[in-house]
Amino acid sequence: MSSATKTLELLNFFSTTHPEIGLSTLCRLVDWDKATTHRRLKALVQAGLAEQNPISKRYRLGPMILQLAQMRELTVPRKQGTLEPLRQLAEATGETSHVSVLSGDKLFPLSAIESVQHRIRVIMDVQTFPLHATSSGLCALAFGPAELLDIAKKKLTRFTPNTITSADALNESIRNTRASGFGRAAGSFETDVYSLATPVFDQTELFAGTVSCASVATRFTTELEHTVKSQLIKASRQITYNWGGKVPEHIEHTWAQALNES
Amino acid sequence: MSSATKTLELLNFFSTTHPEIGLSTLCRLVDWDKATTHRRLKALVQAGLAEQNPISKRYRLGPMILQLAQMRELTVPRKQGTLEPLRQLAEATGETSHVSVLSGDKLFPLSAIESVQHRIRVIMDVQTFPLHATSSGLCALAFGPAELLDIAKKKLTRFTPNTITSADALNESIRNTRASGFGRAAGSFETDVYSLATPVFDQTELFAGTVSCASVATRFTTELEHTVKSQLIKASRQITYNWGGKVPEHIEHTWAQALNES
DNA sequence: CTGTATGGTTCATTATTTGAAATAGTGGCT
DNA sequence: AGCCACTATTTCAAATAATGAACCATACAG
Repeated sequence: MSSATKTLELLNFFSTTHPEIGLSTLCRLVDWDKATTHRRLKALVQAGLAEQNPISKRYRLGPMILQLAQMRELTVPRKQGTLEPLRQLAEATGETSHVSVLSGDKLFPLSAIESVQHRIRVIMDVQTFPLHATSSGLCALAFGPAELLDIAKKKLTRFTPNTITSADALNESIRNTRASGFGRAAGSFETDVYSLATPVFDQTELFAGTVSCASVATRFTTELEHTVKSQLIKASRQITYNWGGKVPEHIEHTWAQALNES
Repeated sequence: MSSATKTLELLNFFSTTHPEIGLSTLCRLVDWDKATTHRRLKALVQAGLAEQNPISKRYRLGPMILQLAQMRELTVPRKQGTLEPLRQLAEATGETSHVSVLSGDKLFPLSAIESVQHRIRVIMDVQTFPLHATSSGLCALAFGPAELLDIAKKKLTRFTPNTITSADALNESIRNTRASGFGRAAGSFETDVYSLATPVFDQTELFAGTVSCASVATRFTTELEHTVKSQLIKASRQITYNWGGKVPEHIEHTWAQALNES
């Protein structure tokens, strides 16, 4: 593991519960030597990815991050194109909805909308979506690059009693996802949280991310499921369009079948 | 210079003119060995700060940047509190307006609004504001931490015939800035661009950034100057308030004097 | 089929990073 | 004042990572 990679790990410790972190605290959190941690923090500060509160002497995320974010959206527009479809999805279903993007072998949350407050925000409680335990993850495994499956099988972490932890069960889930065009997770990441997801594509015509909709077990009737599915398809098409892509024919086909059956 | 610092330099090469950069091209741009560049890119990709277009094989900024940006605004709210004051400033003056934040020894652009299109955007043409050549920079030197001055004096880069390049002239400019409460640059960064800036403070009661307003020489009458000054003061107070701070008494005092004189 | 691009990997050599210890300064608390 | 916890910085031998020339594979044009 490169020294740069280790340095960048520091960024993940800053959160709403820990907006500013002092040197000693950070040392304990990452379990590095004081001198090492300080040297690495200095590197982040120099790059503007972190900064030091001049009063409290504690560290926090830096302003360069905003520059880079602006540039990312300018050069690889993603977020903007999800907002309206996501709003419509949440409105029509009344449930919490997410969009995630695939980068390398990780599924990053991009934008989310809470059913209650109807305000777009990014979920912070998960760094990336586990591929084997979420509906979005199953979509990525089913429609994304083949090498994802090997990576996912290497760490089948158990989150709940319902989490898939065997390679066979995972294969079966992926088969179902491919057959129906929907990723499905029933309490496999968080207990009592049911979710459905559909794939999203970009201008390369390849799998680029997912849109998903989550509900709780008690609300999740067959009626709601039907609504969610048809709305997910709509959102998937819209976001794919906004990202300059086109939903592949065979997926449109499986969706049409899935909706007719139910 | 640490290996992490060098790795993070790569991020600055991505821009609207170079949204995606291939390995060979990047090697030429940074003048590193191909293997070295590739390893460093891998580190960025692993952290999610960069990603690889699966088709073109070229690299671009990654989605983790958006996560971090969201977290930065959640934990260190800055941008949000500038938008409305900035809009009012641009409206009242009809000129291009900026807000910058100080982080370490650098002045980062945070938000900007064009006089013409009246849409908030972040300026990309400068990485950071040169301290000796911009009105915002002079504000930082006059009202910010003392050690900035030593750093600024070490690189008095000339941008135009009007750029301050001697330590004495810089001291004089800083004296003027302190006396009036306004940073002033007359074509010292870009020819024919006149700008004024005022300091902004945060909850630590320390200098946190600047708000500035730029015009062209031909439009820059004493009348406009008076409007800009009074509007800058207003914007300064508002943004300072939104950042949880308070404008120090002595600065309010110098502003009052400066406005009476003119 | 050869020349020249591209992206990516290998491995012995070289240079950097690491971390424990020591030192100093700071701010809060009793 | 003294004490404590914290940040910050330096030292230097040992551990570790970075380096880059050479190499492989692929794609494409003449």
